[in-house]
Amino acid sequence: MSSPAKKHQEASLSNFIRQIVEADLMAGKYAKRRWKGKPGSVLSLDNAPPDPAKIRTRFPPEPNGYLHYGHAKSILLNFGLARDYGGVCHLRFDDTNPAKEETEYVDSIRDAVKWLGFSWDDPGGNKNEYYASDYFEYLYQFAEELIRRGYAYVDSLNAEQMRMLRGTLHEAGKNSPYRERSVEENHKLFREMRQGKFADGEHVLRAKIGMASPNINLRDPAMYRIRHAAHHRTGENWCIYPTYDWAHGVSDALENITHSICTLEFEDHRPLYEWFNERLAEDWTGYDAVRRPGLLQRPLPQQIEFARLNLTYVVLSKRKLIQLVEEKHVDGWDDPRMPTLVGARRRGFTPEGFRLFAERIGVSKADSWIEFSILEDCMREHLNDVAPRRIAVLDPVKLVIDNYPEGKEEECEAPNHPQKPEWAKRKLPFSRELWIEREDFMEAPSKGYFRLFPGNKVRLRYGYVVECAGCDKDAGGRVTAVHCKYDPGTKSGTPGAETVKVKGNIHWLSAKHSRPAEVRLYDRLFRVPHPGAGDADFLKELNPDSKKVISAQLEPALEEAKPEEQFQFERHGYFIADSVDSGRGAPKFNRTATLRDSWHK
RNA sequence: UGGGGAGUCGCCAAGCUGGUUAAGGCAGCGGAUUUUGAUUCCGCCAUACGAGGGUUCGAAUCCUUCCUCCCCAGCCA
Repeated sequence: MSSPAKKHQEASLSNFIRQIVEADLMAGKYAKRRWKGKPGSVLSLDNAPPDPAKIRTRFPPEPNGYLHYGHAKSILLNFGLARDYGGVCHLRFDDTNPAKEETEYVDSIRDAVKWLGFSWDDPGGNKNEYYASDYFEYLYQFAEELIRRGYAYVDSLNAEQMRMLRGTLHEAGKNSPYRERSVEENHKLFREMRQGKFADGEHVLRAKIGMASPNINLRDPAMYRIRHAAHHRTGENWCIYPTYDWAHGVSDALENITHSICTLEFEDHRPLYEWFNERLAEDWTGYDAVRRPGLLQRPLPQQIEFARLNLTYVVLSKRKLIQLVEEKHVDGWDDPRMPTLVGARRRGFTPEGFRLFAERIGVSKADSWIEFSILEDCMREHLNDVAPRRIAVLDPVKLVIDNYPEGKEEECEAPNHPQKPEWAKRKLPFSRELWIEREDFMEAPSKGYFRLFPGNKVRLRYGYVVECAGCDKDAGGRVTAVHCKYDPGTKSGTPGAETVKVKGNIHWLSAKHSRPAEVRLYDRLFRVPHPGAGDADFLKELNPDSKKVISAQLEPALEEAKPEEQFQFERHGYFIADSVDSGRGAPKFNRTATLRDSWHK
């Protein structure tokens, strides 16, 4: 790699999170942490060896839906940081709400992370796949400890009453009448909550912080709510479930997470994140004068927030994605037009492309909108390098070579990649009647057009130079066939082939040898850069032409394409054999992206 | 109007412990190569860092006032 290129690559890698990590590493901030091979409180760490991971990050999805482009940014960030700094990234399912989570999503999330090229196994053999629900017992015990220390209480207000007392953005809240219950009573009620003695919503465990805090998240936030519901992993074992704020920081601490990276909307929660962990980590001397040690290992994990991904012409909000699927505006979660990772995969987007994308867009705290074309460009860049070239005629019209003998056939040779001669060539049959693109002929050419029009010469790519003689039309004036004469001395690869210079160069397929196949042409799902912005109904901004199903003509070699095999159809773009609908020997193709086109636009 | 954040080229984004001409990418514009109007390559592309004051020999970087945008009042995450 040349030095300027290398230099800019290094520079582009710099971001504020990497700076924090590097500073922490330099200072040896986390060097003394112990790790016994699995998550746990400080009590089980006494004889544990030092943590071999220099840093620990985590990707913490809630298993309540499919991952999308935005999650890809987070995955690349968290796993990338761990990879680059000698650390480990955990896959943690944030499953604290039994009503919304399902095992089906757990599997799909695992697949997506693997597909992007990451593993959560560490060199020491630990799997590092964790669940917030694994910590329910810890969380319960810790909550009892906070009650003991006077930091939590059971409130018996209902949700409505709690909201009334919470105050507003401008006014302080008021204390609940239950705020001063005794430690004993809190313990008793909390245990009874766990035992299932109460109905949903009857009580809630709250942190005792302060109803006058200017930060609303600190106004005695809920830690536990009663939910008589089956959990996808713990089944009926629990009827009280911890909230995100209570569970998340504790989970991070138990897992030795050093850098807990989340999105900007959690900035307001950071004081709470730190409050819980700090309370748990500090030593405490009770009324019995017995000094009890902190429960969490220091240094505590630090939460760092970055701006979530916004992409033009794309919606990423879960609510909107669900609506698109449920109201059948798309063909399911894995519709190639969906911004889900399963959709991306079916579309032909690649992990390498996403990696390029993540590098290119960077990480910062500025709310920004990335142009969708950047994502497409990244996919093109990777695909250009790895996709073999093939010929497909998407909108076929006949080209008849009037002076080519009827019944004659010969072979032409086409390279599988123009910049990679080592990929060799393949044979392309040639005959008198060919398919060419309808748009490669114009009876009355527009300015600058240099393809087929009467009197003009073009090269049939990898074949002969032909001169256009005219066309046949039906009663409606539609062109039914184009006629031409070929020059026998101009066959590609033969001596003298270059004597006739032409500007136009079009692809073609022998009509007798090609096969029709279904090809889906996908385009952006929305017609506007910011769907749903302002008062707009995002559904009214759907692009009616986001999917076109056509019957195209394909070259023979394409018949053997296996599901998920990717190609560049020359002069058109990148296509992938559909993983769901392709039959044996009968692939159907999805267009991943077009080629750049400096002529049409 | 409370609290928390953010504003550097059309889109991203370095730089922000003050120091010659403000990285880089994408887009755009020129040109070269090219049997993909693709790719590749070369060149151009912010006297300017939301605005105004101030400190300083010197500020995108420090201070100050103001403006704009985003987030927060779930027993969601």
